[in-house]
Amino acid sequence: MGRPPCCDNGGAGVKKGPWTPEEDIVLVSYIQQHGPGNWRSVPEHTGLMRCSKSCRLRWTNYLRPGIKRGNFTPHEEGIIIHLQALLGNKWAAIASYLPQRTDNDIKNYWNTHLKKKVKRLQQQTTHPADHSFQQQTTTAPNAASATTSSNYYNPISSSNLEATTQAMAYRDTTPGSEVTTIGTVSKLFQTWMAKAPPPAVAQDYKAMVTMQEFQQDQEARPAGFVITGDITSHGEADQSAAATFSLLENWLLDDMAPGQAAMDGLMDMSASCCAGPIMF
DNA sequence: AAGTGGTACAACCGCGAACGG
DNA sequence: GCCGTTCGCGGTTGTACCACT
Repeated sequence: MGRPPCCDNGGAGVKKGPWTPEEDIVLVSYIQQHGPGNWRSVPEHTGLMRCSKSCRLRWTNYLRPGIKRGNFTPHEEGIIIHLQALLGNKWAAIASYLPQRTDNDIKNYWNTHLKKKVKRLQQQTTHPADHSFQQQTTTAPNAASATTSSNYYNPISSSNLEATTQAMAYRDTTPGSEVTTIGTVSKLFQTWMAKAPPPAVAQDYKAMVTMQEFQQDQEARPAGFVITGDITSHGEADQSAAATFSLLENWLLDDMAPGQAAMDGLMDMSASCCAGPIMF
C-alpha cells in the first residue's frame, strides 16, 4: 500500500508557520458550527490555506477549550514523571491523566524541564552522598510555598522517589513487558498514589476512582464532546459550549493579553467542571 | 548596544493504526 | 481481504525570547 498523497508534501499554496489570530478565528468559527473532526474538509470549507493536519494540530494543541497553558504545578510534574516512568514516551496516554494539558505540552515540558530533573534525580539515587539536587529543589522559590499547599505533591520526596524509581526499574528491567494498557497503568498508578499520597490530600484518594469514571465517561462520548471537559455530564453542553466559544473568540480578538481575563474565565469553567477528576 | 548561547514552545514531519468502500 | 484515505501519535525542527558577556 503506497503512501497516500498528503497536502503537507509540496501542496501548492499551503501556508506553513505560525498561525495568525485571524486564522484562529476562522478555524474556531468553523469548528463552532460543525464540531471538530472531518479535518480534511476544514481547509476546503474555510478557505484557510492550511492543510488538514495543521488545522487539527492547531485545534488540539492550542485552540481547544479547557486547555491549561504553562506553569506546571509540582503536583502535575510528579504525575508526569511517574507516568513517564510507567508508560515511557506515551504522551497521549499521559495526557489522558491530565485533561487540561495537551500531549504536545507535556512532551515539550518533559523534554525541556523534567528530563533533566529526572536525570539529576537518578544520578542522586546512584550517588546518595550528593544532595545537590534535593537542596536545589527544596530551596526553589515555589517549592517552599508549595510544600504547604494542600494539593502539592513532591515527586522527589523519599517515599515518592522510591515509588518512582521502582516504576522505572519495573519498566527498565522488563523489556517487552512494558505497561501497555490504561487499566494496568491505573492499577500501578493507584498503587503509587496509595503508597505515596500527596500530603494533606490523602483523603482524596477516591478521586482516583473518579478519574477512572471520568475516563470511561470521556470514552463513551462522541469525540466532539470530549473537548469541553465534564460539562456534558451536567446537562449544560449547549449553553456552556456556546459560552466557551464566545470567550475563546473574545480572547482571540483581544489579541492575547487583554483577553487573558476571558481565557481565565475559560480556565475557570474548565477547572470547575473537571475539578473532581483532576484533583488527587 | 551588540553578539552569543540557552531555553521554551509552537508547529512540522513521517509513520502506523484505524476506518470505510 | 484489499486498497485508499484519514487521523493520531511521537520525534524533531524552527524561532522567538531572555540572560549573560
